[in-house]
Amino acid sequence: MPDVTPYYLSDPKQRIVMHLDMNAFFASVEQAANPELQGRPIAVTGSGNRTIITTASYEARKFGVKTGMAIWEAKRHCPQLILVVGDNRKYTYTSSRIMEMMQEYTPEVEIFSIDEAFLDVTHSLAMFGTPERIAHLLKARIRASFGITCSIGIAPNKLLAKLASEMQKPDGLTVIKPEDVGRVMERLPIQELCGIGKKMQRHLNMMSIHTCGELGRCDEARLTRKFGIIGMRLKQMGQGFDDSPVIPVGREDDVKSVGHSMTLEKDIDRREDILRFLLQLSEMVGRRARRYGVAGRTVSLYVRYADFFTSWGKQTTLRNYINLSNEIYKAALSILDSVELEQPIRLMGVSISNLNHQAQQPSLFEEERKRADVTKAMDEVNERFGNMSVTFGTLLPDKEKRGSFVISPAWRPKGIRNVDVE
DNA sequence: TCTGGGGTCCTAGGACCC
DNA sequence: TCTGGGGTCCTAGGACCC
Repeated sequence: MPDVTPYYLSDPKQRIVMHLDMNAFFASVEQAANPELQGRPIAVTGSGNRTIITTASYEARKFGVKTGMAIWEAKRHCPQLILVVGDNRKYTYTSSRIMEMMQEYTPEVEIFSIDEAFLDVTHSLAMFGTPERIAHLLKARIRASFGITCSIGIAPNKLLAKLASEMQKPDGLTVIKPEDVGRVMERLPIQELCGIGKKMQRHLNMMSIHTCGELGRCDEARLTRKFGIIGMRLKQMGQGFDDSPVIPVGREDDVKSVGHSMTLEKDIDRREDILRFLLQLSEMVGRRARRYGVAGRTVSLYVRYADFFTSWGKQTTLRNYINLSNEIYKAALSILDSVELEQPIRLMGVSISNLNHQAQQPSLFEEERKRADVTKAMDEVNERFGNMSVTFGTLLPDKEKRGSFVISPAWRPKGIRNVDVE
């Protein structure tokens, strides 16, 4: 009698994890919204003259256009490339709808980025049948509702599900069954695994480890000597083992830091300009922190010089938790003034960390309370009328020519990590 | 006309305390 | 006078992800 038990029911402890990756998400959304862009090489960029390619359509990828390329470089690969300045709200909206759709199949949906999610569908099979059926339903609904495709991987854990979703693009569906794991990993190049980047690949290659099979068989002590605590984890990854849970919406860890950085349209070296820029960044960070009721004790300043390659970051930790723009500015300025600037500034970033998530109560001291009230009123006006409609006087002249905003796939559709300005 | 912006985690070394 | 080891907090920097 042949064993007819489906792979996903053969072991009661077996999880069934799905990874869903929207194909060329930003570019696909733009193509779906504008028929003239369909079937053509397009790329979504930020605004401004120093922006980069955020997402290239598959038609553009054929020419070698890649995420992160400078515009001129992308144009060199593909002269007929159509550039589209990205519109966050469109992507955030679409992403949120899709994430909601996924939650109809399981409450265990982890939002990994604006265009990726993990689903633990182990307990959804009684209702929906097989994991493949859930995948087909999702793909069909996403295509019908938004005119875009996604690739889905199904596997016993997150590491393998993510790997599987990468295997067929665009519009793929790949299943890695538990009994196939060994065969799949044997010849798989280590750099295909999420978590092994360029440097780690180089280190492992120098140890004559090129495939996951080799990594999984490597002596654990050898890996631990070289890489410390993650040596153990590396071996497990090579074996395709991963017990990290799918962390559903609402049960994520608290955010650890909040920051903004911006490349300027033109390098600046006048102190007046630098301070105005610093205040702008502090205001952006402060406002986001206040909106989400967090305050931080550590303020960090990051500066990249005109030559692009030289940069530094410094931080300072205060006695109190702060989230007022002025206080963030003051701390950032004290860092700036502890440094002798060597070149004009290309990029600056401000962030707060060491966060306290119990929203800071307004101070009992009259003066501070008043300042907090003014801040709150400003925030409310800004919420209603858009970013920077009311702000510190010194910022006004710069309102029109701020740095180049680049939309980032790492943004979350909801919550504090959503950097949307409205 | 060069090359974005949002994060997380880990390590090393120093200061300081018991 | 000399010896020590553990712990925490902090800064700096690097690797990695989308």
